[in-house]
Formats: sequence, structure tokens, C-alpha cells
Amino acid sequence: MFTGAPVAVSEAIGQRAQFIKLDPNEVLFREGDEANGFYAVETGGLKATRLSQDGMEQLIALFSDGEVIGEMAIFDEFPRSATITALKSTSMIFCSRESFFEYADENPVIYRHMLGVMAGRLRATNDSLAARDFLALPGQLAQAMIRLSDGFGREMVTGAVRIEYKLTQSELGAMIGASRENVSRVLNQWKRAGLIARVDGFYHINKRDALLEITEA
Amino acid sequence: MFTGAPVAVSEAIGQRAQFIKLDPNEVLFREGDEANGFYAVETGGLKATRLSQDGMEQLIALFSDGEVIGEMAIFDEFPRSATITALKSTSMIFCSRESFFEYADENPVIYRHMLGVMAGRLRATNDSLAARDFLALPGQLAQAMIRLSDGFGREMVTGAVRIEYKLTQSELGAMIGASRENVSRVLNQWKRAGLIARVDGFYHINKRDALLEITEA
DNA sequence: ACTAGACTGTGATCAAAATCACATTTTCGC
DNA sequence: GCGAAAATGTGATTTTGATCACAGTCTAGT
Repeated sequence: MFTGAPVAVSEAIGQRAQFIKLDPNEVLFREGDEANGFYAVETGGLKATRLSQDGMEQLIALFSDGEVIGEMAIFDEFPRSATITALKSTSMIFCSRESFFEYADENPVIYRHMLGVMAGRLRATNDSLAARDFLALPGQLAQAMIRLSDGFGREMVTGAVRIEYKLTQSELGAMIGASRENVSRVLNQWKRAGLIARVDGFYHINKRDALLEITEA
Repeated sequence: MFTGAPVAVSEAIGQRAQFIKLDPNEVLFREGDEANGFYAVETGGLKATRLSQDGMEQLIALFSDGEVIGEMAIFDEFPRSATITALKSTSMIFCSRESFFEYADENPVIYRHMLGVMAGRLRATNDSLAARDFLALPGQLAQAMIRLSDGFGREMVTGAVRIEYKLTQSELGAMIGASRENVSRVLNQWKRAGLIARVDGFYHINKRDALLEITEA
């Protein structure tokens, strides 16, 4: 959220905001809770999950430093649509609906920034909607892996990028709307071809380019 | 866009904006054009289309009174992602990026309103993304028909709601990412069951409830 | 009112991916 | 380190929906 906004601005909003610290596995809020503000991640990592109709916990997204969580709640009155859980020690800023409007009214650059954030989200969502029509399962999976490695990856000395979260195949499947079994099959093909690897529970991307190509098929 | 914003506000923005009139079939802008502002429909109707990779014109959305078109262009610099064509005589307001920011900085309620519009769009897009996972073809088609009748329907004396645009089955298929043939099959089943009808080229929704139910399967 | 071109209906076939079934491996809590 | 629970790998089967093929229908422009 505050990446890109002038320093003075983020300081000032910081004064009005509460600071929050979460331990690993601590829940920030739950699906269905009433919403009255948004959060910005300072440092740490979190996941958004939702219960699917068959009662399984489904991974929606991962968040890390600098990202905004729950900003929709400011502009309409719907309850939280997902549960947010910290994956590690995390520090965040909370900003209530009131504070946001109060402060943003004085500093319209905040509005501009938030509009930019939402435009980005909208574009991303539209893109994945389009992907569902154009791309078959492997393409979508490749896309998801790339997105995850961009947002949640760290480069290893080997040059590979490790996704800093232990993804299960079920989670990956849920993210792209595919079955666990087929995710397994595709992942193994890639593993055998050397595009990816799994090192003590973490997926590593060895050949980002090759994945990107699959995305464009 | 201006529905819901105070009258004084829409008048004032009107002073800064240009008024535009379109004849039926006139193109407002084309996919790929440079974008430097957004439009609000006063009265009339328009469609958004995009060329699919195989060169066919694909219907993306329909717009009517009070809706905002092309607002994403304000917040990022991407070119227009669709072509907008008037379906009938239409009058609109154009507001440039500059005017928007200039005016909204003075009247933050404008920002709030625009954020609300974008939040609504984001929620809608997220919902259709979810629908792709949960709903089979008939469910998605039912959802699309309901959405169309809500946004573009007019109630007949018979109680049925007519969708005021001559949809082809190919267009419907493209909207939900399904083949023309299967759209035909499902539509005919519904026609035979009396849920919908086709009256000189227009689809009529006779039993909205029944369609809604299909949506919840 | 005729006719070419667009749109629609429906069966047959095909392909992708879900689902089922189950063996194997990994992980985690004690 | 052990045992239970979770996660993974892989074949066989089934389902859904795409694609192909083609006949019938509608419609707009002359």
C-alpha cells in the first residue's frame, strides 16, 4: 500500500494507525467477520484461506511485505470474505475505515494510491479470468507457480527461486480450480524435465523461462 | 458513476466534462487505443467487445444508464482493453484523467464514489472467478442470463423480463467460456421447460427463480 | 419477396480433466 | 524414533464439454 506513496504520507498515516504483531499461525481475522478497516504488511507473511463448500480449507492468496489486505472492506459493507493467518512472525499496520477517510480527505494522494492498488487487483483478476478460457491446466499451473515465486520467492545461491511457503498439491489445485491428482501429474512431469524441484518441502523454480513458455501456449 | 453522488457534485463535474452523443453502431473507442479518461452513460446502451485470438468479435459486457466505462484507464497507463460500440442513440459524459484528479482532489467524495465503483467491479469479477470453479456450464449460463436481465432487462406486461439486446448464442458462449453448441442445448432445454422464451430475437426470462436455483446447484 | 450469409439445433466423436482406487512416502506430534 | 495422519504418485474409469458435421431457420439488403 505505502510503497510508492511519499514518505511523509506513510508516516502521517502511521500516526493514526495501530501497529499489530502476529505470531506464526495466529489468525488476523476470519471469513465472515465484520470488517471495519484494512491492514498493510510491514514485514512477515500471511495466507488468505476460505472454506470451500465441502468444508475444506482452500488457499486463496499469500501476502508478504508491503502488501495491503482487506482493503475492499473500506468501500463496501460486506463481511470478510477470507480468513487471514500469519505464516511467520508478522508486523502490520491497521487503519480503520474512519481514519482512512479522514486522512485521505486531507491527502488525496492516498486516494490516488488506493485507486491504483485496486486497479492493479482488478486487472490481475481479469487476467486470471481470461486465463481460465485460454489456458489448459498446465498453463494455469505454470502461471500460478510463477505468480507465487514472484510474490513469495527467494533466490537461492544455485540460481533457483524457492517459494517460501510449503505448498501442498491440494492447495495449488484449489488455487487454479484443478484436481489434486492432475496437479501431481503435471508437477512430476516438470520435475522430471528439470523445470522445478522440491527441496525439503519447498518448491524451487529452476527454469522460469520454460514455465513462462507453457503459459503462452 | 454519478448515481448516488450528490447532485451538486455531478453538476460540477459535468461542467468540467464533455458531453458526447453517439448514434447506433457508432464506436466510442477501440481496443488498443490510448486511454486518457473515462465515460459515464447518461442514457442509452453500449457493448464492450474484444477480438479473441481467432479473430472473432467476442462480447465482454453491456452497459446502460448510469454506468461507468473505462475507468481503469485513469489509474494505470494501459491502452483500452476492449472496443465500445453504441447499440442505440446514447448520450455520455467524458471526463479526462486530469479533470478527474483536479476535481476529485477538491471533492474527495468523488474519490470515495469511484472507489466504491471499483470495489463493486472487483467483487463481481471475483464472484465470476469463483463461479468457474463451482458451477458447471448450465449454472454459469443461468448466472449470465440473470446478470444480463438485471442490467439490461425490461419487464413485459406478461411479467417476463426481456433482455433488451439481441444476444446470439455465440456471444453467450464467449461470455461464459463455453461452446456455442452447448449453449444452444442448454437454452433449448430451458425453453422446453418454460424457463425462458425467445420472442422475435429477444430472450425473455419467464422463471427467474428457477434459473437462480440452477445457479445454486 | 428472394437469396446469401448468419444463426440455430442436434447427433456423433473426441479430449481434457475429474473421480475413484489404492500403494507409497513424508511429515509431525509425542 | 515411532506411529498415525497427511500428502503424494499413478493407473483405470467416467464425466463434461469441445469439436465436427451438417441440416434447418432466420434475417437483412437488394
